[in-house]
Amino acid sequence: MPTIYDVAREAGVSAATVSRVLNGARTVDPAMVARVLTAVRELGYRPNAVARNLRRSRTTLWAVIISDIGNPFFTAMVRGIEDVAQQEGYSVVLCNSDENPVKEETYVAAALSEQMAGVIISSSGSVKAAKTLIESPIPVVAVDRELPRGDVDTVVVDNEAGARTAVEHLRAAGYRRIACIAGPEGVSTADLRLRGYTAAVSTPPVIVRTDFREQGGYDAMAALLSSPEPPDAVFVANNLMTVGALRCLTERGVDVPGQMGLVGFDEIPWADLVHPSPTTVTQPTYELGRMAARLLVDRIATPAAKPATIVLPAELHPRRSSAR
Amino acid sequence: MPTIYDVAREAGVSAATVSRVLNGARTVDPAMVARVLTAVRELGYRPNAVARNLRRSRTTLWAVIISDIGNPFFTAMVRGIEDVAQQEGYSVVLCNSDENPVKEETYVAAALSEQMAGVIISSSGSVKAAKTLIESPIPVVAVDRELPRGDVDTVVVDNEAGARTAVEHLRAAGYRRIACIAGPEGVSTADLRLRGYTAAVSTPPVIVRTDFREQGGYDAMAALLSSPEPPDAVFVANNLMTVGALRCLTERGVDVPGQMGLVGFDEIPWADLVHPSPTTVTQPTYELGRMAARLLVDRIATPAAKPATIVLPAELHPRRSSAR
DNA sequence: GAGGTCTGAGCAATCGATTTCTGGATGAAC
DNA sequence: GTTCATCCAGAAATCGATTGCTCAGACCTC
Repeated sequence: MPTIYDVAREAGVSAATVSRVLNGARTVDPAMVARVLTAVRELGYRPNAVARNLRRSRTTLWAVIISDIGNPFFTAMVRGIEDVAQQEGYSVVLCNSDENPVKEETYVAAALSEQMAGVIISSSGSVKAAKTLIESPIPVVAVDRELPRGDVDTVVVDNEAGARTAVEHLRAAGYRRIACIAGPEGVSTADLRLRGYTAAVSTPPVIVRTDFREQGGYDAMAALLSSPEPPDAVFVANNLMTVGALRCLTERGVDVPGQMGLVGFDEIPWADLVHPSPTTVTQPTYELGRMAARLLVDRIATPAAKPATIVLPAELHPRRSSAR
Repeated sequence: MPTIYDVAREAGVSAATVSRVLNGARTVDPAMVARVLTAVRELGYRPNAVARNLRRSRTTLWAVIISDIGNPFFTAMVRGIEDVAQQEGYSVVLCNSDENPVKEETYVAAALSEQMAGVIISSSGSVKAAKTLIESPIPVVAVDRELPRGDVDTVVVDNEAGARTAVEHLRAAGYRRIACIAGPEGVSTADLRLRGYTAAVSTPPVIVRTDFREQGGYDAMAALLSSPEPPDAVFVANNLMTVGALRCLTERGVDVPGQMGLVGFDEIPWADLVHPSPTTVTQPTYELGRMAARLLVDRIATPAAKPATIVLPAELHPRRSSAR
């Protein structure tokens, strides 16, 4: 790969001049500009971004740390982030922590070592990763899930209100014994949705905590069905668990919504084609990502500003699964 | 952020020694090792990866360029790549080209500038991006889709055979006028699946070319339905288009599989819950990614070796949509 | 005890860009 | 004709790590 010195030699100028030409300084003679550009083209020169980053001590990469790349919720959010990043001249490095605190810590360490321009994180709950980030000079935005004990820019939906709406919807439809399949403790979305459920339910709460995955939802549903007094409806705290719960109900021939009502948090791709189609509380996913990216851009521009928290609304989409 | 010189001063040694301690050289006195490590801990020192990369002129990043981050097929593949990368000490930078050749070219340029250790690409058909990659010294692996005119390591499934199997399955079920909803020209998977269809169909082929997206599948299906002599079955060349086609059929009240048989290429998440559940030709997605990553590891180790092509089988999963 | 080997630490060069500083050439002003 | 400002290009320092080379001192061998 040719370097800036090769270009300089070819064009008969100094490396400094080449640099100035390529970075758009106007203090260069047009004739030289032409010679440099010709040399660049002829040699197929491509600036070494690593050297540039070292000298400038900043990069144009954002680390986006999410907890499950297989979850369409996150990929939709990433799209929102990417679109802003692209437009602002940043590239996005997607890091998949798999809900694993150790992986999350590794990615945070890498983002710092690589001098990334910023981090957008949907925390899987690692306090250590959060602490490292907060103590570092790197701009951070929390999205979807709050950063444990972190006073940073944050974009979330109103999880508690969304969960309350879901439960109230089930009650209005006539369901009485409403259970909750909840997410892992320490993850803010899981805890807040559970709180919303608890606040809205009229009978003693029935809660199964599991892990936000499809299999977890399946197992939780199975446990609820085989309990001595099964519920007549269930509020499921995320999309993948909702799919798992539905699969369990389908396999066991439980009539939804007749025998069992169901509302899930998060949208499910092609929910309208799924049978029975699930009522969901949906988030403005793309917008969540877009907002987070905007906050990061602002934070990079003015690092000292006071952290902002943006709360977006979640909306109920009634479908078959709760229509008794 | 402290540098290696701060650590050296704190520990009373030279920067070279600090570097050797941190990189595991065994030619350092244990007492000094201890002093250095203490200093590292006290200062919270974190090596600057940018400087290291410049000096070593290599990084530990892989660029993975895919064409649609919203397509579960790709995210499953990325998981396979990531697992190998993690294990081999690389990080994955995910780049979403959105089937847009210009974006694809931008990402390829960035990968080269950033001196990435390697590229795994599922080409959206840009000849220019392919040319740039091939002429560069960077190790490249093509996955899922062949690189246009590129003699590089490649991992694909047998798209032609998979398509033939799908059509033969429909014929065996008694369907006679079998149409094809195909992907964009110039994308290898689209072209090969179309060729498989053409080879296996007994009546004159009926082909609608569209763009591998859900809306494209919907529109293509609508066009087929309103043609003077609609088909009685359709082979759809990818998962998102299959969902679109199904949605169209459901909306218009077309009975599947009664009035219209359907087989789609690629798996669809929770296909068994979708109504009517689609027969699909599925690929070993995770394995595809894993293999590609393995090839990249080998290619980085021995750049001069002859490029390999791995072809994995695609398998038919019969479900409701083709069971007349 | 002299000469030779071995160990381990520091000096300094290096990666490839950016950017400050310096100085030569030119032109304007008096 | 001299002085001074202006403009532009090059020389050289710099970013923070790695690594080849050198050399001091410890240790061995005969």
